[in-house]
Amino acid sequence: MTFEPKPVSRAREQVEGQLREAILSGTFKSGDKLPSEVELAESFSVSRTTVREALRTLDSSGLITKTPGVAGGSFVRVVDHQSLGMTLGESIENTLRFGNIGFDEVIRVRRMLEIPAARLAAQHRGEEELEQMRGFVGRQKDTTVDDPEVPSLDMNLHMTIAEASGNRVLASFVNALHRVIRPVLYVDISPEVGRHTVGQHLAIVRAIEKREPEEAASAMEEHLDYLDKLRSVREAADGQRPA
Amino acid sequence: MTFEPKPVSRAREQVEGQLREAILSGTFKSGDKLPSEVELAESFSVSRTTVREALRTLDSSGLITKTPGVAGGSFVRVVDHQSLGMTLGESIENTLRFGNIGFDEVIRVRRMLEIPAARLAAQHRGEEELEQMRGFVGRQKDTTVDDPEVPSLDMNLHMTIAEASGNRVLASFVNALHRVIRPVLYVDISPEVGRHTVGQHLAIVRAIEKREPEEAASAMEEHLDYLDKLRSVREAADGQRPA
DNA sequence: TATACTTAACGGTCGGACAATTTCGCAACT
DNA sequence: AGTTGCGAAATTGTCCGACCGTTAAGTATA
Repeated sequence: MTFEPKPVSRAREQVEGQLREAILSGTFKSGDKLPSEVELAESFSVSRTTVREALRTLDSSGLITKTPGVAGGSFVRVVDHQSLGMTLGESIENTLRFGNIGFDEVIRVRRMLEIPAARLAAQHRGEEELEQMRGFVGRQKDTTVDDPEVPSLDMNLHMTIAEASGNRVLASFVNALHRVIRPVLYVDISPEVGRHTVGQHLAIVRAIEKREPEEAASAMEEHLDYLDKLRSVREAADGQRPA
Repeated sequence: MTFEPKPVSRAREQVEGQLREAILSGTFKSGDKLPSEVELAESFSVSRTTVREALRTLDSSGLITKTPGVAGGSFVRVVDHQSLGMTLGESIENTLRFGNIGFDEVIRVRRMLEIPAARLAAQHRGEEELEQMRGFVGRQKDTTVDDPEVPSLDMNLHMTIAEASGNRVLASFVNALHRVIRPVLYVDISPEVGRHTVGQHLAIVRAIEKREPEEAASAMEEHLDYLDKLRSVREAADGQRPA
């Protein structure tokens, strides 16, 4: 029998653990206000400093938010799939910037998720989401390629499609991936590329509108193929003429 | 021109931001030791309390680790795809436990990732990874269904396959999903289910061994189909006889 | 009515102190 | 020589008490 190691428990960790458990188990519900720092310090019989460190961790983990002022305090954050996407995106971004992961690996996973997402969107889409997609494509058609809005329009469209799939984990993942894709992909696009992109977006949305899953999937695949080709061409060019 | 809002910057955030940037930009490399809290406090001209809060956030974000003692301090953590999977898993687990996301949504995303992962593994696998897979399946064959090692053996096999895909983002995602799948899926499995599972695992590994991508993918699909069916049957039973 | 001022509650920051933990060197003992 | 025990030093962990900054709400004032 290998003797259990003894991970000693610092006070901060215990407070943090109990609060985290209380939040996750529903003792404190979404939007609820936790007791003030002094109250928590008293009930745990620790100093306010320790409580603050625990709360800081929970805040950083996205479980609570803290606001100053008389009506302020620590509030249980609504943990929906949107915020999940944000958190995931940050982590991925860190790992990417650390240089341990290549951008191409992100791209490949993107294909695995967004193509099924388009398929599912064609099956589960609601009228409201379809309306949003039409709006994004329409506005994209009216903007020029140097419009600063272009990246977020494109991302919004892809995000809406993922949302329309009805699978929120999928939507979160796509969201997270786009968070790291966006700054890289949209630099120096020509008007011709812009037209192509809009056309492909249009094809995807139309297929989703008609509720044709396979058509939507292949339209999305074609779109991603095009983007990948663009990227590899540009990377080759960057290789020849480095900064 | 809409006037820029004014998100005031607390001292803690500035310290945190500067340190985060310094770490991500490579000023402090993996494993490096950051200056001690007092030194940081002096160079930033803030109190040690503020520095500590910033460090706590970085620690919680997984960028650094802190150890007490004379040789202790804050060290830049190695951010590989393994730790990425851990971090992602935690976030997903939070969202799941919060009740905003259904387990079935996780399962569906799992299919989108693990089936391509098997396909890629058949193409990119190395001998070492293959050996690991054989080891896991072999040990699984020898254990009884009530062996506490069963869940981790299964998870290890799936993880190794994902790793062998050569795509570390993919591996991280699969890792994260398994972190939430494991506690749910492996309860009360019959000996017959155990045999079925081992057989399917064997089929997957054999296809990967032969470098047959499509065979590996369909074997994985069949395996996941089987698990899904099991789960739906059990859920129906639980519905009839609730706890 | 609308504006300016005061108040109160709460988190944010500060400074200093002490405790806990870990490493290292040195001495003592076997 | 090797082990054990002890003390010093460095660093994080915790505590305390005070004050600052922010905010909401109430109150007085024009």
